[in-house]
Amino acid sequence: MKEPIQHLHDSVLQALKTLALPEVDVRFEKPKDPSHGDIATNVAFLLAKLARKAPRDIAALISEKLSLDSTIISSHSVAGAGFINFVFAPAYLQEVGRWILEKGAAYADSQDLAGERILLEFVSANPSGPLNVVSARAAAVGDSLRRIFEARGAHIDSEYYVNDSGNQVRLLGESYRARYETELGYPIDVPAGGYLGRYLDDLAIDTVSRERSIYHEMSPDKAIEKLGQKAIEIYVQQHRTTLEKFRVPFSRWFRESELHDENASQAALDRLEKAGAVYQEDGATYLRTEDYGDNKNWVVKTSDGRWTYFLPDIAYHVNKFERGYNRLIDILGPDHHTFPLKMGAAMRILKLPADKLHVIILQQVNLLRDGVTVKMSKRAGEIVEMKELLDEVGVDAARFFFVLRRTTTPLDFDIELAKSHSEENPVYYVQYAHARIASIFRKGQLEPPDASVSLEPLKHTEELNLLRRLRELPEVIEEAGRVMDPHGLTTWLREVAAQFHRFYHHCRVLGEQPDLQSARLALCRATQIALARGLDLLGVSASDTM
RNA sequence: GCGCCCGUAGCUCAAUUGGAUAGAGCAACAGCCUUCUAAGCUGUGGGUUGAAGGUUCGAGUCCUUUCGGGCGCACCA
Repeated sequence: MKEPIQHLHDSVLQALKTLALPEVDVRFEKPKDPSHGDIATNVAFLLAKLARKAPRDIAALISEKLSLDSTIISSHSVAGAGFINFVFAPAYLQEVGRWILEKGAAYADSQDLAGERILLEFVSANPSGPLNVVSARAAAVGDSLRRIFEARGAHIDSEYYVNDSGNQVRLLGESYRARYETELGYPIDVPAGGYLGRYLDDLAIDTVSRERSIYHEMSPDKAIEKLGQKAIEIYVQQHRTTLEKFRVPFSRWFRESELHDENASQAALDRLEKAGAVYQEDGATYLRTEDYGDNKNWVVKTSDGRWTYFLPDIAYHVNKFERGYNRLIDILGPDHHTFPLKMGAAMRILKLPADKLHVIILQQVNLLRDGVTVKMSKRAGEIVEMKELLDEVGVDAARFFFVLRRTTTPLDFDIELAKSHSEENPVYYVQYAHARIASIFRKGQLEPPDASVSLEPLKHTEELNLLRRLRELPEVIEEAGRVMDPHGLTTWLREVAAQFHRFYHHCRVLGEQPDLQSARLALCRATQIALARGLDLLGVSASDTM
């Protein structure tokens, strides 16, 4: 397909040459105000100083010398203080439509990240209870990013790190055993700091009815270990089921215990020591992350000889690099904001490419119901579990809402709004546009057109504006990957939907002259493809009826 | 006290590496269904981008200070 930016770039450089102006880094951007055109360049501003002339005069000179392909650019002009604005030719926009029909859903895909091997880690919630809504946001963002990177040609794996060893597993086993023994009729208190959730009660009841007293007959230590592992397996399975329902599959569920089997944490510690980056203080072992840009040093081994979570984490990230990934992305909750600095420091100490580790700190989720904050209290019986949230609002609405804001911004999730089938709900607004298109084909009893249809009759402003929007998807995907945030897709989807609804009201499809009807049907089909693809990148379905 | 994030219309939010007159939706008001789904469309009003400096031809965007809000500050994970 014709590439306007490349064409414009070449033309401007040629004009600079003709005018004996110095070559500069010519950039193009989309003007904020559509009345300024489709593409603009600020090249005159860059040259103003060098050429000692007013930007506007330089722009006029360049503009005059431009030789442009009229099937791509229909007009150009100098505006403002020195911008040169360009307007796409209808022929080019029609070509965009034809391109979409020819390529189908993959029209916006690229290979610009071909060769990249990315490991994306997200959710990684401790398997000590059900998934909550913060994990749900991480799941939506992470899986959308996975789809986006795939569309750009990268090889990307998603991974869930299962914390199946260490203190909290022991504590989980103890809490579980206490419930179990109590249920059996030998009351034991849950240990201090233990897990109190009701879900553990249910688990204990279930265990008694299925396995009777077998854990009672073991030694307490053995029972604690067995029950701890059992609880973890149950929760891991539960998380997997919930996430699959959320359309979030993982390439791998990586167990922390795998690292311990290979003695990876000790190996990492040895390497850190060898690098001269650790020291002892008050019996504890510290890592000198401060020397590598962090603002404090962190303990990797406590004075009673246990590793802190930081050390296995380091070993885990070493392991990721060793598996051949050249880019790591971690999505973590807001309470982990110290992680990027300290893990970055650890990677640098180990001479690993710290700049290839990208950490997304996802801000919190405020759950609302009709504008009122839902207390995150399990006792109150309010929704806090991801599973319940999905049951109440549905997968489509949940996935869309969780990526509606930038990852750096706290997210208000209004349950009633997500459920409402009203004009306020952006999910339905977008899905409605898709369904309306399907309805046109149903009503006309027509098969969707293919790329052989002539789009030349498309001249109406609303038709061309719709094609302009469809053209943007590759850039939107590229941008989402670059900033590692899917939220830009939601903005684009809403704009495409809005433009389609506008087109729908201004331009009739069925019953027009045959050539125009065919062209408009083709435009509808292209829009449908684009909407479905955009939604699919967010894991949201596009149905033919509402 | 230290660290991270945020502050844009009454409300919820956009604004791509700094670009032109800061845009949508909701809410308010006025219109559009015998014609492809009104879950839609058209129009009107609404702003000192928290504040003050600085850099720049140009700042919502970058820097400094400051005010306000959220979260986190363990030899827990």
